[in-house]
Amino acid sequence: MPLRLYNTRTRSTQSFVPLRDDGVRIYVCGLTPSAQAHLGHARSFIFFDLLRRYLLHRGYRVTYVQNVTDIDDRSIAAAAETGKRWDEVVAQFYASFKDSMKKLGVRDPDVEPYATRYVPQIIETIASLLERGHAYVAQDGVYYRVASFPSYGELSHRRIEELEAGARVAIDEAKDDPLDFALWKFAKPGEPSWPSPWGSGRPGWHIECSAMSRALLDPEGIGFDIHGGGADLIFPHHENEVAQSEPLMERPPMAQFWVHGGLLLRDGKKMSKSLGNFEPLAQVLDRHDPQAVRLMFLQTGYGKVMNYTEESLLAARSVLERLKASYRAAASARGPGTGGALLARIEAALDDDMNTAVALSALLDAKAREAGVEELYSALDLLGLTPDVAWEQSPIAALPPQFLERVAAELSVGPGIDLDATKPQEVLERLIALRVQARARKDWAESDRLRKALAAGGIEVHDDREGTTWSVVS
RNA sequence: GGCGACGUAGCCAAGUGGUAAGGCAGGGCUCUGCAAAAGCCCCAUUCGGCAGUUCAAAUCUGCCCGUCGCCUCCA
Repeated sequence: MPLRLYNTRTRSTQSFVPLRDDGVRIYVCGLTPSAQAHLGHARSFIFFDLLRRYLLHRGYRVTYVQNVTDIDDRSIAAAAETGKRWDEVVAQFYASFKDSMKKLGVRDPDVEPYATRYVPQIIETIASLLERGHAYVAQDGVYYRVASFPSYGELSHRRIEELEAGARVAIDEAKDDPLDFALWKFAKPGEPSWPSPWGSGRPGWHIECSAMSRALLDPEGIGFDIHGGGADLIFPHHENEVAQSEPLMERPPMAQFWVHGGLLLRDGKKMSKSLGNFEPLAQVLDRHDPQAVRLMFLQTGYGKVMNYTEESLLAARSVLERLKASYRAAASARGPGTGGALLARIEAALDDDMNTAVALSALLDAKAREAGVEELYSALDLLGLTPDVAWEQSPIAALPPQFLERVAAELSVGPGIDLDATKPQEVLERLIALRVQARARKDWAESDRLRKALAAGGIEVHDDREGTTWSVVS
């Protein structure tokens, strides 16, 4: 069965077939690091990470490009506010963003091009547009002439006349038409700038994506497979990209599929940098398990508007615990497995326009654990919820820092263990063994003392019918 | 004003013509030295409202109500 994806441009779900034989090419509009990233960014990039994982899972080679808009009005403004250089501001916010992505299981893009490193390609693109009559030089910059591109509005399904009629398009004296947009902005005194044939300045917001996607994914000018981003980018950003790119192509369209992630609302209201009603992503990830955050997003269709509250975050944590319990059960059961039935269910769900909610329900099915650890692992990994040592609670690498010190502090008299000369994992195993013995002889005082000591070291002990297990307290 | 999305149990959410997935919360049972968890079971005669099409509708059509988004920086 083919993967079916919703295409914004056609407003329909279509079968995905790569344009070229040598793999799938994806361009996703990345971050403008002029402020802290928020959960809405996380939702979007988690989805495109998932799409990429699934294409790889299906055996495609995938080239995934995600740009970094490192120069724009806001990074200049942020620099002015903080007294730092604009590129320092960008570096700082981007590093924090990358750190959050890593925690969320979002893998690094294959290429992360910075706008300012592609200025020659950008200038070349603008020059071509000028040559072909799609652009003009004005007093304060170079502008794209929207009227020169007849299919303008096709992606976002807007008509030029309607846009013209909209009272909210700012009137700018320098432009020939209110709909025209900047390709190149001449620098005002003190602003960072790059030389160009028309005057020193900086790229307009949209042009970098046209120049960089062409340079990195489509040198032939026949388009690439998937262009992604948040739904708020459909207009004007992606519409403008199309207008810039397609007149210069051998064979439009720019992208076979335009895939957009639904926006995330916080307590019923849109989050955005300009509204400022968001909590920084890094802060959310300090309070909540990043895997629970990822899981929360998997419960809702990627393209839908989604509202989140503190409660939904907490509910996701419970779901994660269930998954872990299921995984543990599978790990200890060593059953024959179901021979791929679980993965097949998940693949079928993802084939249906990446229906993660249904995929997840397969994983939460009581029968899921019968699939066996290996298949369960693959399924979880496919969704980016890769089980780590803490899921299995056996291996040792997950022992909290200062485990030994804390246990030693609690256990003032060592019960036949040399805490100083022993590895943490050996101490742990030893203490667990001692406690099992204590329980066997119904020495509840000793048993509880050991439980308490282990708890101090960050280890929670569970006794059940099968015996004693432990887990790292997160 | 133009364009669009959504409205399914207390909450989140899948399903888009064939008779309501899944999760959270809640309730019951089993297990249990403690502590904690786990397992099993129950939990919408009904899908914002009203008409209509159909043998059959949460799913299609029309109208109405409500919430949100885009049209300006935005993932």
